[in-house]
Amino acid sequence: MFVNSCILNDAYRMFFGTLANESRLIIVNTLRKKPLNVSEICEMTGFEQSMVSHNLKTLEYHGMVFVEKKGKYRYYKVNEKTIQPLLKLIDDHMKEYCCKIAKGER
Amino acid sequence: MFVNSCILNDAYRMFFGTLANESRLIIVNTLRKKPLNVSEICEMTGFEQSMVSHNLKTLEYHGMVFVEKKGKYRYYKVNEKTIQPLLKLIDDHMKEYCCKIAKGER
DNA sequence: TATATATATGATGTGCGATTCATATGTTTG
DNA sequence: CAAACATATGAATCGCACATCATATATATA
Repeated sequence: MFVNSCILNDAYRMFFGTLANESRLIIVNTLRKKPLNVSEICEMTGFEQSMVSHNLKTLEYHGMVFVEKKGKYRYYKVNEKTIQPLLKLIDDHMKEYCCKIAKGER
Repeated sequence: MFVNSCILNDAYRMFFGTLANESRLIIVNTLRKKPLNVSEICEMTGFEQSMVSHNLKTLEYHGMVFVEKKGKYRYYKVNEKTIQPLLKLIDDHMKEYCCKIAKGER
């Protein structure tokens, strides 16, 4: 029981940790609009290719994005079922409790 | 516009970063049951007092917990409005996409 | 099959956040 | 007002996650 809750906490920690990164947040937000392959993500974000691949791997491992092979391209899309509504919820939280942060104040 | 989205991404990063920590997750989960003062949190978690205070400060800054002074005690409670349903959403995500992580597999 | 293109993977140095220790501040009670 | 209790804060060390660079793998096309 205690062991299980530790493992569970760790899963949560990793889940949040996955989104606690500016690059990955930008990538996810880019993918929210439509599925893109790696090169397209690089173009749109200005990020380097290997960095994007590393981060996509993390996102995929945590079920936040899915990948689909098309020829030599790999198209990534965001998990519509859970991540999209989750981000929506956090939008609301932000507006109400983190406005000073969202505005860049400290 | 681009500046704003950067700041917004940063707010999101900090939000997730706040929960991407085992100690804080344990503290939040402890508080989900009922409001507690710092000493009580220390007792229940086995954590050191200063560590708990540091982490509570972070949690409070991000609107995840609220504090109420009662004499020499400070009672902390979790944000029922946003954090509670958010954790519920993530429960669902975990069950479906992170079962291997939740089970401790790699 | 050789070359180009697309993507993934491995190794490494580094900055940042977390814990810990020490101490300060605030509050109550004798 | 002094002593005890409750909590906050500052400083410092340390581990880990991230970006980067170099390279490997996979696929397409000439």
